[in-house]
Amino acid sequence: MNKEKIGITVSKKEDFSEWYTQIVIKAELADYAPVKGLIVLRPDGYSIWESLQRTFDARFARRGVRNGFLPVLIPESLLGKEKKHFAGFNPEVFWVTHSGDGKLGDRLALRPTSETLAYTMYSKWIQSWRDLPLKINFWNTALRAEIKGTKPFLRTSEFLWQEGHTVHSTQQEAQDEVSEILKIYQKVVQDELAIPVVVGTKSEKEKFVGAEYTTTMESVMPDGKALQMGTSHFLGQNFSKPFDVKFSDKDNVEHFAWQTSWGVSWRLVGAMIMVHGDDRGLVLPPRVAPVQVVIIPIKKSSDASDAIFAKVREICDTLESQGVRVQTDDRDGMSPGYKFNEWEMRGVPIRIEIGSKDMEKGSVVVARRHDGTKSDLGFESIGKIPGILDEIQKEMLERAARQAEELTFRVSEYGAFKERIRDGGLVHAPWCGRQECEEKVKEETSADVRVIPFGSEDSSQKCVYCGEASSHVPVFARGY
RNA sequence: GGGAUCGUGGUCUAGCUUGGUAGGAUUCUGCGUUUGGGACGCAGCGGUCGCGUGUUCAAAUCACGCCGAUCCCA
Repeated sequence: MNKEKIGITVSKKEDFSEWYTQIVIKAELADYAPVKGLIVLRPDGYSIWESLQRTFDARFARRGVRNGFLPVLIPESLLGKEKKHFAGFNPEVFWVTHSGDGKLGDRLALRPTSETLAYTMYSKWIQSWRDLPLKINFWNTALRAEIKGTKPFLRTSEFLWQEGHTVHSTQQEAQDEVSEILKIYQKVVQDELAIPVVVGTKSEKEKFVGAEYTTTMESVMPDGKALQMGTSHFLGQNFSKPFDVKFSDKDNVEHFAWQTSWGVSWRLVGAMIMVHGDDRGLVLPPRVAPVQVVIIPIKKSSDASDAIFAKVREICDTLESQGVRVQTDDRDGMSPGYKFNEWEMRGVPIRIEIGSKDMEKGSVVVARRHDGTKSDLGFESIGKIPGILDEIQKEMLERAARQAEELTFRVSEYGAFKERIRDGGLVHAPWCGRQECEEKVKEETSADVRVIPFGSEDSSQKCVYCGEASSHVPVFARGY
């Protein structure tokens, strides 16, 4: 048996891109669809997304956000109402031009994002300050034509996401919303996916088209590239004016409303795969793992295997009663080794092995996916499993934070900067704040200003490109 | 945007140069033996050779177009 043929055939270190694709396909998270740029989510992949959905929904709800649903088609006339916004998205918009054989009068866009549609509706629904704040979140997909090579979860022409759209009577309240949502994003990504992020604002060049400013969270992937993990935009009145989102205030004067929009996508799933996976396959953080514990009975024909199965049943019941997502693998005709490898490929955080040796000792073998360790756990201590899952979750975040730290650098001199960017990683470097320098850097190194971290104002240094006084120390990196 | 490579049962692949019976491994199904890190025997199932057009008596093989994937350069 050639084990290389069955599992992941390349190492994460040697060929990161191929490694990533193999994990996605072989761990059965997703598969390529018959149309370029599109993928199909399989149950394990969708389950992770559902888990994130549940967590986000609970947190959004605490801020008074409710869910709604918007259609997928947007008439061109609406999409074009905010000029900059339209210009920004136009190159990647899919257009519906026909129904049957008949040509449509107005082209319809498959939504690249829903601001224009949502705010058309909002202007109908909002009249008074009493209607505000209005906070609706939409779980849907967005479509943006991706010409480049498809990467499941990272570069696809249709992606699952949520887009929140809120309307406020004051600028301050809207800005608070923007920052509170970003905090939720950061918390969920760290707590659920065990991925550390850098939060801050986008540069003028990189901000959402149509926004006053964009706040963002960025993470560094093990190949040294940065990945945008989520954004929260302050739209000011840029949309409320063209879309006529107005309200009468307490003094009966009509005002344009202040708006926000924010979103995270299934890119988060891609980040999770990249950050935690290893050469054996996927490594899932327990909190989002579809199966948290797999029990593998190891029987011998000579054994009293009835006793083993009774024990397995008992352990299973105990774990289920504690809310652990547990599955027993009692498939016949497969060696334990085969099963071990298969469940490791799928990333299940804990494997419990139980055979005749364990029955004699009165314990089970607990194998932890994230660090590969095995230890015995007495039958009477099965109740500790939820605690172990928490521990694993915590260790995964710590390890990811160490990884990120190793890929984070500070430089101030351009020669060193170019070298550093070439080798990959997040590079903190002083910047004068001028778009001209940002563009030059992009041109010469292909690195973007990924995020200007909160609190990174610094006028004491010199711009890494032009040498004039710095305004901030942003994070530069090549990105996905 | 420019260039290159590739597409053969579910998966990996041989065959293509020189046109003529699609071959292997693995997976899968059944039966039996097995089971502590990718077990074994026997018997089976599974392929319009990515799609289309053309050349030909004959196309997986040659030509052209399209679709899809991968890599490199801008």
